[in-house]
Formats: sequence, C-alpha cells, structure tokens
Amino acid sequence: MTRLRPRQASFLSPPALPEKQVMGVLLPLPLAGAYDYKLPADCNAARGLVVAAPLGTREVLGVVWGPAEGAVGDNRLKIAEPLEGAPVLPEKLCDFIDWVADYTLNPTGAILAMALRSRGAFEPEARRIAYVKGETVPARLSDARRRVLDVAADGLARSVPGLAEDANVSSAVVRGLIRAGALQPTELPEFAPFPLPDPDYAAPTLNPDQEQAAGVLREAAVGGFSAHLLDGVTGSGKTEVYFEAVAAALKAGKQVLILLPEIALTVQFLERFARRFGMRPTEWHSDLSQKERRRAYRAVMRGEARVVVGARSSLFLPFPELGLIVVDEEHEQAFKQQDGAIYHARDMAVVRARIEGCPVVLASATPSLESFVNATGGRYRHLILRGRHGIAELPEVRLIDMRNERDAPDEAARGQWLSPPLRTALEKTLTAGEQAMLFLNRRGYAPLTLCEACGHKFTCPHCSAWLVEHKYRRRLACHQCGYEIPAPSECPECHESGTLIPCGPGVERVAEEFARFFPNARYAIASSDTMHGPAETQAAIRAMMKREIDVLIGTQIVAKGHHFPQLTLVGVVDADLGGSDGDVRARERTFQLLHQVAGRAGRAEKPGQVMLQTRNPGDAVMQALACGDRDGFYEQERVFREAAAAPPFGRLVAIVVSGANGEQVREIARALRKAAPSAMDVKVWGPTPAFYALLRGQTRERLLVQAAKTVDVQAYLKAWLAPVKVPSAVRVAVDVDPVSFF
DNA sequence: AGCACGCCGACT
DNA sequence: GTCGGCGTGCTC
Repeated sequence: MTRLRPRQASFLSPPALPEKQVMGVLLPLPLAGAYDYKLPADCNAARGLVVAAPLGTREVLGVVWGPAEGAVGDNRLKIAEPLEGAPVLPEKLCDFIDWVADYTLNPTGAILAMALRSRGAFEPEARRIAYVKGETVPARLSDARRRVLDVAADGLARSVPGLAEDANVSSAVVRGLIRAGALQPTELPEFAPFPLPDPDYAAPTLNPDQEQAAGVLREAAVGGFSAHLLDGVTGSGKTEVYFEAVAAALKAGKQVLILLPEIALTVQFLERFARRFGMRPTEWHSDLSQKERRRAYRAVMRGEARVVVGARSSLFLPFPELGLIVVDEEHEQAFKQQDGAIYHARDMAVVRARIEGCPVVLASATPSLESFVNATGGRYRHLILRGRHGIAELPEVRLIDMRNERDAPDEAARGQWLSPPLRTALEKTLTAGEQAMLFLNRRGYAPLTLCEACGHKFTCPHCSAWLVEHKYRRRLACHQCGYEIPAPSECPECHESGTLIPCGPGVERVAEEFARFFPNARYAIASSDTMHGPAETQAAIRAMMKREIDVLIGTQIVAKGHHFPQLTLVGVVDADLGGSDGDVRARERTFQLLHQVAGRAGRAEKPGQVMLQTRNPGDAVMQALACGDRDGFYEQERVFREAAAAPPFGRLVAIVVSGANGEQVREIARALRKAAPSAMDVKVWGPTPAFYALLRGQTRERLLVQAAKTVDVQAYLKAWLAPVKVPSAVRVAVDVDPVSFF
C-alpha cells in the first residue's frame, strides 16, 4: 500500500486534548475481528470513519467499526489517525459488510477488503495547476506572448504545456507570462467529473406489457425495499423497462447500481445506456486501470457518479444514497464469486437493497429457480413481459435422437458429430443464403487423448483432469490450471507411435468435420481460446454480422447477446453435455444455456430452427425445449427440489478442505467430519474427494451440509468449526449456498 | 495480507 | 563464515 497521509494539524483547531478515545477499528485483513486503537480526542470517531492504523511495522487503512473490544490492554494500544478530509464509509455499507461476513462465515475484515478495493481512493487527491488569463497586461507584449494571451482569452484553464502547445510557443514564454502576472494559477480537480445522466434524454415508447411493468417499477423506485423479477424472453424489452426504473430513481435524487455478469459488460450495453440517458454510466469491473478505479470509487463515494454499471464486485461500492439495484441476467452463474470470499452477488444484491431500503430488480429470460419460486410464491413481484408473439417465443426446436442416427455406410461420407438431419438442415440454410450456428460447449479439438496400444490417458499432473488437445496450437492443455505440453507423437507409457487417438469432440473438431462436408462454406470458430486470442472471437462475430461468413462454430461465448438477423439455424452438437454430474442445478443450467442458444435462431421476420442432438430425447430438459414449455419445466424442477429438500426448499453448505499434502488433507477432513455436532434437521455428508480431487496441485476433499430451511446454518457451522484446529498448510473453505459441485 | 523471525543450502 | 530460501505466526 502506498503511504497514507493523515490529516494535517491545523493552527485553527484547538490543541488536541490529552485524552484519546478508544474504538474498535476494522482492518481490511482476514483477522478474527476489529482491533482496538486510540483515536485523537478531537475527531468524530463514528462508525465508518476511515483511518490510517499502524499495524506491526507498517500502516494500513482501517475503518472505525464500533466500541472498543477491550481484549488488549490500554498501554499496548496504538494511535490511529483519521485521513485528510475525514472520509467516511456510509453506515449502511458497514451494516451490509457485517451481514455478508456473518452469512458467508468470512472474517468481517475480509469482506471490508472488498469494499476498499481501490488502492489510492483515500489518498489525498492530486491537484493539477492550470492557468487562466490574469488582470495584468505585461509591459512587453511580444508576438509569442500575444499568441498565448489570445489562446487564454476564452477563459478556459490550461496547463503550462497545454498553453505552450496551443499557442505554438515554448513553455518559457508561458512561464514568463506567469511571472509577469498575466496568467493566474487555478486548481483543477484531479479528475474531470462524470457527466450527469438525464432521465428525460430519450424516453422510449413502450408496448402495453412494458408500460405496465415500467409503471410498477417507477412507483417502486420512490418507495422502500421491494424485490421484482422482470421475466421476459430476449427481445421482449427488459432493458427498456428497467431503464424506466433507473430514470425514476434518478429523478428522486438517488444513485443506481446495475449489476451485469462480467461478459455482458460490453461497449454495446454502455452505448445503449447512453442513447437513453445521454451519457455513459460509470463503469466498474476487473480490468479498470488503477486510476480509473480511483476515479470511479471517489465519484461513487461523493455521489457524483449517479449510475454505476458493474460486475459483482461493484456491490461493495460506497454509495451514500443508493436508490435502486438492477441485476441483469440474474440467473448467470458468473454472479457467484468462487475464490476468496465466496458469495452470490444476486443474493447479496437483494440483501443490500433491503439494508438500503430501496428496490431491487432481477431480470432474466430464464430466471434461476430460486427467483422463479420467490416470484411465483409472492415474495418478489413477478413482472412478465411477453414477446411479440407470446412468452414461449422460441423458434421451432427439433430433437435428434443420436442413438437412432444411422449414417452413410461408407466411411468417407459418414459424419461423427454432425448427424444427417443436421447436415441436411445446414445444406438448406446455406442454399437459401442464410446463416447458421453450431454450438458445442467445449473448447479445443478433443477432450481426451488415449493410447490405443496401452490405454494410457493424458492427464494433468496438477489436477484430476484430462489434457485437452488444441490442434491449431499443437498442444495438450489443462483447462483447470493452464498446464500445457506440446502435442506428443508417441505414447510416453509404451513408446509406440501412431497409437494416440483423440476422443470426443471440441469446437475445433466439429469445425474440421463441417469443413469436410461443406468445403465451400465460409465459417469461423469462436471460443475463448481460438487460435490467436479473444480478439479473433470478436472478429468472428463481426464477420458473421457483416455476412462475410455463413457459419459460426462456437462455445458459450456465442450463446450470449449477439443478434444476427440472417441466422436461421442453430445446431447444438451435444445437448447432453454437463447434464449428469449429480448437481441439483445441472438440469436448470442446461436448460438455461440451451434456451439461450436456441434464442439466437430466427429473430426478425425469418423463422428460425433449432436442432438439438441428444441421446436422452425423453429427458425433461429436452422435452421442455422441444415443446417450448418453460414454465412447465420450472414447475417440474420446483417439485423435484421440494421433494429432495434441495434449494430453495432446504439449505446446503459445502466445505472444501484443501492442501498440498493429500494424506494430511484427508485426515483433517475426517477429523472435521467427526467433530460435526448432531442437530435436528441437519445432515452432514462426506468427506469425499471433490469433483476435481486434485486442482493446481492441491488435494481437495468435500463435505456437504444439508439442512432444513428453518435451521440457522451459520450458528451451526460456527459452533462446529470454531473449536477445530486446522494446520496452516490446510485450508478450509466454507461455501454457503453452493451453486456447483466442483 | 504483509512482514519479521527462524532454521538449512550455495556464494563473495 | 554470510546471504537468502520460504515455512510459521503475529499484527490492537
């Protein structure tokens, strides 16, 4: 951390009183609680005051959190100093931090660290000196001097080099004028302020459905806490509707937070916002530079940033007057933070709204089952937007039963991954001059390489995962940790050559087969690691947009948000992928993903067709997609989950024990299990090896707590875990409400 | 999270 | 003989 500068002693303030006040100061570190510090008697040491606190040999930021804890004797207390300008975190943010720490069983300081994530936001602001035309006219007025004064005549403040450049003179001339008093110094703020959004900039025309939902939200935006599920297919105009809530909150003088999954935070979204409100919103996400972060953080804290669009970490920004939170694509798993403090930004958004006393809007075409149950059960207001042709507005979905597909007898004409019906459909689409998309949620060429002679499988030495072949890059790679080796020519086990066979398809392999059947078609691969990096994916998407290619072959990343008007066929190469890992949410996720992919086909006036290749055509997910019966699927899922007492009808907590020493990890996991207190309506399962039993060299064992809704799982876990001694080489991570079983 | 203290290998 | 590896433990 850079040096913190405490406020300056002022000659005007009375001399500091000898007595110091002692307060609990929370440090942004994973410590058990707040530390006591003495504070100067003449400062208002209220909860939220940001201080510089000496800690060991260094100095860290801290926040006054509450009364002294008294665990350490007065004589050992150090003195913490308020920062210059006495910045204060909003009290409701402090309450939120406490709540999240309690719920996720993390040290409060670890959560505070997420709220202080801008290094330098509390540094004294750098001042820029600029010059305006002064009163005095210099005695000697050379040509160069005149040019400078002419430039300065407009009254705008400019820096010395700025003036010199604009007047085409050297900086010596400018300095001479400053000395002569012909130019006056003024101070500019470090950053230009963010422009204010105008709620009336471009009010939209809404259809009756949208108008009704917008009406509810406009009213809610000026009330206290309320929760809404804005539920409508792509193209039904969810964004326009919640923008109306944003406008209403702005008119009421409130700040707004719009949370998006990282991938949806695009230039297109910001521009869409700008078209409605006349300016781009303040952005907050992981690839802001340090300077941009500092600027945004300060602007939020001072209330200058009225609307923030951000990824999940923006939930911890210090809004002094938050009046609305929107969570778009609320079903996205990307809202679940998996490392460090484990939390679900969607759920925590609802909590923050409740603490702030403001409304929250969750928006999705395929809501999470949790939100769906909350909406249909009346806890959330359910705002339904029908598409232009009713809510089940998916294109025609056809299931291809891969068990029955008998392909051409002769090997050269046989497809391995693209079935005859799908090939026929591709043929038709291309002949009609329309576009198609092939979707397979698997990067690379083949997920497994096997030696035919001895059965050797290539696996990652650091993870329990297969190495995925990437044919273009001629490498085998681990998708968990990034370990890579050059594509081998012989088996490292039996040293035979020519015996290595790729098993299963990845997008590269599907593309290869596609090219074999359609040698004249123009196509591109889009996946997060296409040959030359993500820029190429963007290029592929642009090429598709401009109709320079006919077929886009891609992973997840083509499933999101892009509208290709000429795209009339979507082929899902393996609809069963990821459907059988025993996870209670696996079916829901498959449905959401396939629904989203299917929605890419046939927007505009051309009807679209979707073909799902599956080996389980009778599965509820496939049937729901084929029949366009979304709500039927949700209802069935609800019944399953309720019967199994699974979320949201019961509670789950995962505990992952990990460390480099496998035997030690297993031993601690077993000891942990033994220490589990028995309690009513609580079951503890495990330990068992985690799905990735080895990840980045760490052995991982997993325990699962299943509890009834009525159980205070946090209290149960605290009572359980507190007395267990864990060596520092072993990590115990608690995941309350896990969303995946990895 | 840092940073210091502490006990074992290759260097001016 | 020291410089420095990162394991362990503490910081009001």
